[in-house]
Amino acid sequence: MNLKQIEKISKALGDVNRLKILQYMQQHEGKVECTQACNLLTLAQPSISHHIKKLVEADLILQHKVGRNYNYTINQKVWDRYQKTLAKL
Amino acid sequence: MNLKQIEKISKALGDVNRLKILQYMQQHEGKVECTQACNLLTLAQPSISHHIKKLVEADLILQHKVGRNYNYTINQKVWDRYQKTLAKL
DNA sequence: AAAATACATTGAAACTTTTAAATATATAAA
DNA sequence: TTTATATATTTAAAAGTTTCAATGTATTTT
Repeated sequence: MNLKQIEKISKALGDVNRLKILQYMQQHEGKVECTQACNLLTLAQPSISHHIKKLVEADLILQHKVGRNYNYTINQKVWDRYQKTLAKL
Repeated sequence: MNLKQIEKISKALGDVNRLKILQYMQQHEGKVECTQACNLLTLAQPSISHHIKKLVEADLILQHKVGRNYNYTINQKVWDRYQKTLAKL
């Protein structure tokens, strides 16, 4: 993983709201739905959508459409690689 | 380590210039001087100073004055705790 | 004591991020 | 097929970040 990827992921982690979403996911089998995140964070729905998008763009979480819902799951491979790359920085 | 601290450190890591400074430090016994960083990054001196300050404020590096120079060293304790906290997020 | 060196701080312009209101789209339920 | 639900996108304002020129300060050298 190169420095530009590390930068992008670190930026995605640089917001408490996004950290809370990730934390919620880790406590719920790596999954979350947007509505759950809306309850978790006192933010308007478009803001949640924006934060989730940042996590998706950083490749930290993956998006799956299920009916009219979206499910998001942690991209464990990228998450692990990020941590390993940091450890060896 | 709480989410606010994780946020602050992640933000500090969310910039390629600061990552390069840290990388340089890791490759040089955890140390760097400002002038070395100036050669490493094609940025003006006040910009380097700004980036180093962000790393100091995140408690990722420590500042020691030695004569008219400053030496910066990685705060290994915080660096390790950050990584451990992320792993258990 | 004057000049040089190493770094910090201030101030301002350019750019990016965060937030939410308004709107759009896709799917499910009635 | 109309209505409700779940989420995304657009737009715009407010706040934060990055960069550098100019300047300041402390220390060392001459």
